[in-house]
Amino acid sequence: MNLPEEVEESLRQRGGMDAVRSAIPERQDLEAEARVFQALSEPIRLQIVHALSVCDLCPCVMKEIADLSDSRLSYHLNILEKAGLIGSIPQKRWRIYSLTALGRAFVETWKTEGWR
Amino acid sequence: MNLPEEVEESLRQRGGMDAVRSAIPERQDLEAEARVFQALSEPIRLQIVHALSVCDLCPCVMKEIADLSDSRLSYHLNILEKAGLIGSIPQKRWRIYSLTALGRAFVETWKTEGWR
DNA sequence: ATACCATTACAAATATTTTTAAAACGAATT
DNA sequence: AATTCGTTTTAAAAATATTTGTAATGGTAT
Repeated sequence: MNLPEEVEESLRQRGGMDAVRSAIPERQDLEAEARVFQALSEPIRLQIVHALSVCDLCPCVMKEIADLSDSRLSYHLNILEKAGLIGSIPQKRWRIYSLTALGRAFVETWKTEGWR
Repeated sequence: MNLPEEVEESLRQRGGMDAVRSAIPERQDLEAEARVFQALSEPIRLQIVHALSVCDLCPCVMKEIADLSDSRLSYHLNILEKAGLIGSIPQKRWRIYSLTALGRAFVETWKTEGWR
């Protein structure tokens, strides 16, 4: 392979292609990582996560706040739940959603790091 | 609105719906946040970011490592660049990609926090 | 000119999101 | 114990968006 000297140089210093290869996680781990980011890749779902960072909520409240149809909200809640960012328990007629430890970690991190 | 006592109670304690509303970032900020996560939502792009965390690289190296066609790689590089996670400069015949501060922050964070 | 490295264009293939309608389910009412 | 009401989920098709593959294009060095 043919590549610029600068790259060749620093690549060698850090252990070559093998070093790069071993810095890349396993396929399965990459997919798990991607799934979490995918869940956070929609403004609507970020709204939900931010809202839940204040207080556990039932869909009816989120619906009001985010101005969504029931089924649309439910669809997005489901995606967040499958990704392990939120959890829920039934409570009488309602269902109460809350952040998981993972979900909370995300909110904290981006609040403190201000990624952007 | 009608909601379970528990939620009503803790919601009131934290400042009610208004507190929730003000915890949700502006539309524009949500979109920017979402764009970053969206960029990280594909295993291929995570591979690229991980690779670049070792060393600045030209597409020809990444292509080799990730086993991608030129155009496919280019497509994904472009998405990462637009999201502000990577940057690039032309170098002779090549182009050299590197992580931005934002990109680096992500790699660091998930290496140390081990989100999953 | 030609070869090399990479990007762009555009249509096809996939995947995600939205909408609409129907169903599930617990609680209250008859 | 059936019916109805309120809350949420599910199903399925339609609308959108993303990703891929193929071919064409753009620069730069030889």
